[in-house]
Amino acid sequence: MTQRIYDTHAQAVVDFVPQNAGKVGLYVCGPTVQSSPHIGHLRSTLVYDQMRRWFRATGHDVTLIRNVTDIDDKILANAQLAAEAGGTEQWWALAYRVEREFTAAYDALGILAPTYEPRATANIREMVALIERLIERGHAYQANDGSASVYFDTASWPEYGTLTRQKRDQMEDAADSEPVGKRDPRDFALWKAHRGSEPESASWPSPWGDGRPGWHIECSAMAARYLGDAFDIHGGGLDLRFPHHENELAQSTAAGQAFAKYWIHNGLVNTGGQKMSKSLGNSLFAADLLAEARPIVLRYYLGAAHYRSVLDYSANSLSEAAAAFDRIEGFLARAHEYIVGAAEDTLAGEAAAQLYLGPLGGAATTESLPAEFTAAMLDDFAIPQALAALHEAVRAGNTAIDAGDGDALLNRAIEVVAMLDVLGLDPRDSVWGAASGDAAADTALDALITGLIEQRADARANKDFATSDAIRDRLAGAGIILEDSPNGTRWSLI
RNA sequence: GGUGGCGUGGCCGAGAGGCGAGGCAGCGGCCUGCAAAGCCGUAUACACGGGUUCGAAUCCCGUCGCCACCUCCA
Repeated sequence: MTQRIYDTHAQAVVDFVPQNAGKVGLYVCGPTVQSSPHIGHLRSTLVYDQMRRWFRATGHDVTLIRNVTDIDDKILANAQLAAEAGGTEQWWALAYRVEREFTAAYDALGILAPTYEPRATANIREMVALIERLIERGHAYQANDGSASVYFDTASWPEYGTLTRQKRDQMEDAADSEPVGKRDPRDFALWKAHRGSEPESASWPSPWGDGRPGWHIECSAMAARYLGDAFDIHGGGLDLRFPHHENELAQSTAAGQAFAKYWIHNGLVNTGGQKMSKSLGNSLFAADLLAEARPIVLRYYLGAAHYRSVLDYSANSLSEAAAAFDRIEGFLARAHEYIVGAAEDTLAGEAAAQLYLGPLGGAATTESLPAEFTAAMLDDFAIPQALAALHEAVRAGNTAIDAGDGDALLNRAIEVVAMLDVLGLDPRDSVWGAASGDAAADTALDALITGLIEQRADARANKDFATSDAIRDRLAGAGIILEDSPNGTRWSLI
């Protein structure tokens, strides 16, 4: 069984063959840390986390590099705006503060830290070396206005435009592309000359004079530094295909590097059928979403659609995702109760329960996964079909509980736990934290509720249903749900 | 002007020539003292018009509508 992936360069689903068997080198464009993370950033990062976890489950050693672009026009502009409004935050402080917001949002969603997270400002030397090589090879030139700026010479690179299938002579000139020492408006900056209006701290020396890197060069330099001149997969949001990825590809290949073998682009997030943008005022920020739904539900929601499709967020998206996810959690709770209960009879059973019902912490392998799930994931990470396999296992597991078939239940529970592990969605995993985080309070609450459950059981035994229902209603009013089963009554918070 | 994509049931969301993925909501039933949860059952779905085919949501042609990118974007 080979992994299939959709390569946006080839525009086709192709066999994924890593350049080194058993290893995957994955470079993902991380954020430009100019303002707070929004739902689109979360989705994009989550998509590559899902792929990374799947590669791990299939026995690959994954090196995931996700950069932080911490020097850029927008960062300087935002810091300048803040300064004009009376703020004192330096551009580098702004970038770092925003970077920490991103990290916090990623952590909240259970996104694994990348293998390394290089910052653009720590790789200036590599960028300068790359630019020098491009000049040597005749694919870049210093601005003809005498400034320190250096541009990529698009006319010198016949392959320019192949990633997005655009012909250079049919590209629109940028509306704002006042050629500042450019030979052609389509040429793009590799190095931007320092301007007096910009802080000295945003300037680095170079053979052409002081300045700072252009937008695209950092990814070319960092990908090569950490993954090598040739690596497996380059990923990022669909909106980055052009110009960012087209320019990265041009720079790196014109410099003589093989660069990425496969290109992956994730779909964007719309709200109400519209593109999200600041000017429309419909941005969905990570912090707001995380306040509205449990992080694991947000992860389920953002990860449930196919990574290449547009995800359209609407007001009840999260509550629907919560309902779907509750079903999975409910099964885990019932399965755990049943297996632990049954395990009291046999030591082997107890061992099995311990072994299979705890969270796996990323250790799941394909051996524990249903064939449908594996087949779906191998087919270009078809998570919607994989989730169908998950729900089917939940359904079959519930049936086994109803039928009192412990063996069948255990088999299904093993599958469910493994699938949740691969998807990063096991609610019992420590990354999601305890329900309240206060063990003493939890114990006290459990003691109180257990007492009330016993009172209710006595009332029910005496057929005093007015009393039993009053107890249930009171608990419900406090956000506590009771569920009766043949083995007793279980409580849970809403 | 160029490039790419989308239109599937009340909603979300897969599929890409032949048994109607899955979830949410709804309806009927089982279970329950009643519930909840769970299980079982339940749908004249594929934008429109032609065409190809034994067979089309799927392929082809056309039409309509929507979206993205074309040097700020995840």
